[in-house]
Amino acid sequence: MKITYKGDYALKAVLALSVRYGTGVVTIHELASEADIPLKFLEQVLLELKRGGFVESKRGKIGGYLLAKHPAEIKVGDVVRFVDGPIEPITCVEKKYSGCRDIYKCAFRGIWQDVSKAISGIIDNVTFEDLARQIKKRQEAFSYSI
Amino acid sequence: MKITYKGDYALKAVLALSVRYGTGVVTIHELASEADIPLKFLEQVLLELKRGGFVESKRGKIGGYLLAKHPAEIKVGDVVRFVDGPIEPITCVEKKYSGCRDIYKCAFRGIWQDVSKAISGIIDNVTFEDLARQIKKRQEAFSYSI
DNA sequence: GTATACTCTACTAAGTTTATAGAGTTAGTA
DNA sequence: TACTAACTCTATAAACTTAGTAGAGTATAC
Repeated sequence: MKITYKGDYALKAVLALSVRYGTGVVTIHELASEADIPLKFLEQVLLELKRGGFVESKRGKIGGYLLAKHPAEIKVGDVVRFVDGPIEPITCVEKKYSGCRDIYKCAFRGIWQDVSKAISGIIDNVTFEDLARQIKKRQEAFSYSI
Repeated sequence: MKITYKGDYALKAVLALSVRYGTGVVTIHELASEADIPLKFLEQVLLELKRGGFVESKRGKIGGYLLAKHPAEIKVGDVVRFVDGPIEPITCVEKKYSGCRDIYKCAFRGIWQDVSKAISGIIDNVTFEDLARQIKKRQEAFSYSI
C-alpha cells in the first residue's frame, strides 16, 4: 500500500468537500489553493473522483464541485482503493490472483493477508463524516481561543 | 508499503537459508533455481542482504551463502524495511518528517500512523524461525503422505 | 593453474508518478 | 448575443523506480 500524491490530493479534496457538505458547490480553484494542490493536477483528480461516483460537478459560470453522497457514506478506504489501487502489499494476495505455482510453499502469503486485513480494518472504519467533524471541532476551538 | 520483487526475493532467500540453518553454505545457483529467481538479480539481492548483516558468504570453490544470525533473531519486518524501505504508507508519517506546514489540519496523519503500527505489529512478530518451522512441518507431512 | 563461486559496477527497457499545456464545452448574465 | 468563468478531455514530458542483464574482477579448493 502506497499513498501517492494523487491519492493524497484526492483524500484532501473529498475531505474539503465533506466539511462544506450541504453548502453548494466549490470551485477547483478554491480547493486547489485551500489544500495547496497544483490546479491542473487537481482537475484530473476531480474528474477521476467524479467517474468514481464520489463527487458531482456543475458546469458553467457558477459551477464547481460537490460531494455525490453524504460524508458518512464515504470511507477513507473507498477513496484510497479507487485512486491508488488495491491496498494489498503484494500481488499474490489480491483476489483474482492464481499465480504461485506451489502455493503451499508461499510461507509469506498468510502474513500479507493479515497485513491487508489490518489495513482494511483501519481505513474502512473511518468515514469522511468522522474526519469532517474533527476538522470542524478544531476550527471552533481555534475561533474560541482568539 | 509495497513489497517489490526484490523484497519478495530477499524474503524467500532468507527463508531458504533459514530452513537450512546449520547445514553449511548454499550457492546462489541453488537458491535461484529453488525459488525460481533470476540468477543475476539474486546476486545483487544477496550482496545487499550481506551488507545488511543478514547473511554471510564464503567465496571460492566450495563457496556459498549462509545466515549470519539465528533465524529466531531475524524478523520479517527487518528484511522488508531493509530491502524495500520504510513500511509507512505515506512520507508524512516517517520519523524524521517535519513537512506539513499546518500539521493540525492533516486529518489523515493519525490514520497512516495507525496503519503503520498495525503493519509493524504483524511483520515484527514473525521470525524466520517461525516460518522455517512451518515449512519443515509441511515437508514432513508431505513425505508421510507418500 | 584452473574451475567454481562470490563481488562489483554499469547499463537499459519498461512502467509509474507528477505534473503541464492547450483546445473544447457548458451555462449564467449583461 | 457575446462574454466570461468554470468544468472537460487528450496529449505530452521529465523524473524516478523497478526488474533485469552484462561483463569484468576476485577468492579459494583441489
